[in-house]
Amino acid sequence: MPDEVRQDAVDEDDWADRHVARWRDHWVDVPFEDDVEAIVVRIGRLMRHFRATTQLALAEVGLQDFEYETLHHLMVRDTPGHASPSALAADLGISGAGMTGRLDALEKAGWIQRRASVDDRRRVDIELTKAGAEIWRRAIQLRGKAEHEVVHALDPDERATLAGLLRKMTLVVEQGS
Amino acid sequence: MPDEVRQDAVDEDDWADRHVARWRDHWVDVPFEDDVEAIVVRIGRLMRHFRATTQLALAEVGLQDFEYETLHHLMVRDTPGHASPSALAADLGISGAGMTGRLDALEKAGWIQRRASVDDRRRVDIELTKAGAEIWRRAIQLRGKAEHEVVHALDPDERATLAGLLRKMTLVVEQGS
DNA sequence: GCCATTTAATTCGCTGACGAACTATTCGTC
DNA sequence: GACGAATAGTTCGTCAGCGAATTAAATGGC
Repeated sequence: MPDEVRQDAVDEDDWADRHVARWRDHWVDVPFEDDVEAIVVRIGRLMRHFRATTQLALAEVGLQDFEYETLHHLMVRDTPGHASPSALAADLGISGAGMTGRLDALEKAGWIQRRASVDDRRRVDIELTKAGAEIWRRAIQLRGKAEHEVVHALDPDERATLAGLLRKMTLVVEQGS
Repeated sequence: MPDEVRQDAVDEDDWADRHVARWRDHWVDVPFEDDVEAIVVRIGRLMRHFRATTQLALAEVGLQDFEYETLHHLMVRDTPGHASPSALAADLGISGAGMTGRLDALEKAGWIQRRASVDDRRRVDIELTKAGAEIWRRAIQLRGKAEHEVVHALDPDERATLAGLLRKMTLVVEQGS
């Protein structure tokens, strides 16, 4: 087997492989499934990469991480561009206090607007402004590029397979509630 | 097709599927590859779940998230139980200042010890204590259970396939440096 | 119809992390 | 072998997020 042609065929080790090997050498006594560990570690590393590239993209359009994340969740829900603070906080997985802080920042920047509800005056409706929608759109396009680059390491068939396998796991996560 | 038997065969939609469908309905004008988006979103959701369950596990052994993460990286490197603050900070992807803060907390708790290097007196060696190793071991066992549960939604063949597909992507990430 | 309970959002004090400035030590070169 | 640049770690001021307490409004008994 010639050495220069193996490129794609063999696929050298990644960080996770080295991690698992290291672990097995040093920590034999800790119970440990290497295939599970390798998968979880890879997911973690990919996520870390996505976070990092997202942040680069955001810096380019002049948006902080938490601002983008909030705008994004606001757009992506079933009532795009509208939500109550508490519902949005639940989506984002942050506390109510944190939500108030984010909304303060976003409102000051002009990306969203708080609007008092008329029928229930405890409630507040968050509304994305035009400027907010615009900057979100620019951010998401940049972000998409980085994701495309990584995921297109796989061909369409492989992507479909991966998506299916991941779905099996997310379903477990979502049903175990 | 009887309704109770379809269980595994059909595999209902997960959050990512609904997300993609919603997106296509509402935001046709935003350029968008659904297979990429679904994969990235699922990875994000899995990661989120792992983080949440890890935190539950840590609460049980009485360790904070950042404490565990630091101990873990300290154990998992090629010199297990030993590192310099800056090397560890790089592994963890946090700042030097943040590292100092974490080490202060860990040292006060008795999980690690700072040890001044003799040959280069700028350097500090971080050393895991016995107590630190012990609590890390307990934490990692609990954490492993939650990961096992999710990943074992797949059979061994599927796990191998998944690991391979993920590796293709992590390699892109790691090489693009 | 009034009072206790629940619900929505905000304020407050604290904490972990960051970037920038700082201190101490070593390296490099002249 | 001395002085400027580089390197390791810490200190300092700031910020986002959290949990707990707070304010305000709606709901549910009786």
